[in-house]
Amino acid sequence: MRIGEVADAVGVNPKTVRYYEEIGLLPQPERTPSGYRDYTDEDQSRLVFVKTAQRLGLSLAEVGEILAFRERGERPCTYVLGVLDRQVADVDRRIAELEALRAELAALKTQADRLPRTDGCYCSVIEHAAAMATPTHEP
Amino acid sequence: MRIGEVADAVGVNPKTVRYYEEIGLLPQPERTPSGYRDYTDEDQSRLVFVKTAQRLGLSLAEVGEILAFRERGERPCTYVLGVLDRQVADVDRRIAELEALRAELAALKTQADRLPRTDGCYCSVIEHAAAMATPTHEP
DNA sequence: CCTTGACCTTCCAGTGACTGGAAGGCATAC
DNA sequence: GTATGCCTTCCAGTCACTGGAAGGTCAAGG
Repeated sequence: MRIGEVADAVGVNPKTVRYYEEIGLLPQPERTPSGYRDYTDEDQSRLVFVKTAQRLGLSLAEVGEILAFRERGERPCTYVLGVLDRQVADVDRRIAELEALRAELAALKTQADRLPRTDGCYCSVIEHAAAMATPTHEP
Repeated sequence: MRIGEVADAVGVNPKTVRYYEEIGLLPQPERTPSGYRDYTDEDQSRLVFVKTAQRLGLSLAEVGEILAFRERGERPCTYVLGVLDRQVADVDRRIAELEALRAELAALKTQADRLPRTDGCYCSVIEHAAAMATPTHEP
């Protein structure tokens, strides 16, 4: 299997596959006589594994640690569950942030018409948002 | 006002302030005789503006475009409202993605105990997630 | 046999938004 | 005088790729 095939099968750019090899997430594959990378089904599984873990929010460094467990013959699941716990908390935090941001954007849009057409400011829409976020009575 | 003061006041790293100057988002400030950057209140307002716009989801490039409107003496608000429209749509999309991810993470966690302790795989938790995402009957 | 086009190779460099560190200058307190 | 905590510049690194250049390989078509 050449690099384009395995990349297409998994839905990534061939450059990404080479990059994963470079940083050690994928092993160096066999080469054809002409120097083309030749991937096995196992390589493809490993690539799917990396992309799945990444989709779950793990960094490539974390994926690398999981693969290292495997290389040491250890079971990574406890580690993975710990990472996933942190991921859930993190995702919750990011959802809350985005929802606050969404409310703010929506409020800005509805208020934009009513804002005075002030001169001498960069953009009244954004400066209105800054004023909302910075209470007038600071310590 | 020295760089540390303005950075503290706005809640950013002094390095960030220098970086904004480098990429042209902040003007080059006056210098004290000893070479220290000396910021005005207007510089601080501009920094707050940048951070506010960024918090609303604009890239620094977009912030730069808004500031360029100002420099050309034009009103950026129509542009900004267009950007904010895209932002709302984008935030909605990201919230939906994160919620799907959160559901997946939660499902994985509750199912983790029930997963068989399979040998020969990198991590059954993640491979279970991959199996969920890849339907068994592909075209 | 030659060409075309799609693939592959390596290497270098850039993205965005910073952040860290080194090496040195300045200002104030003790 | 010296200790500290700022400040300066410059270089390099982060993360996860992605783009491009310059060249090699392979199968199909004329």
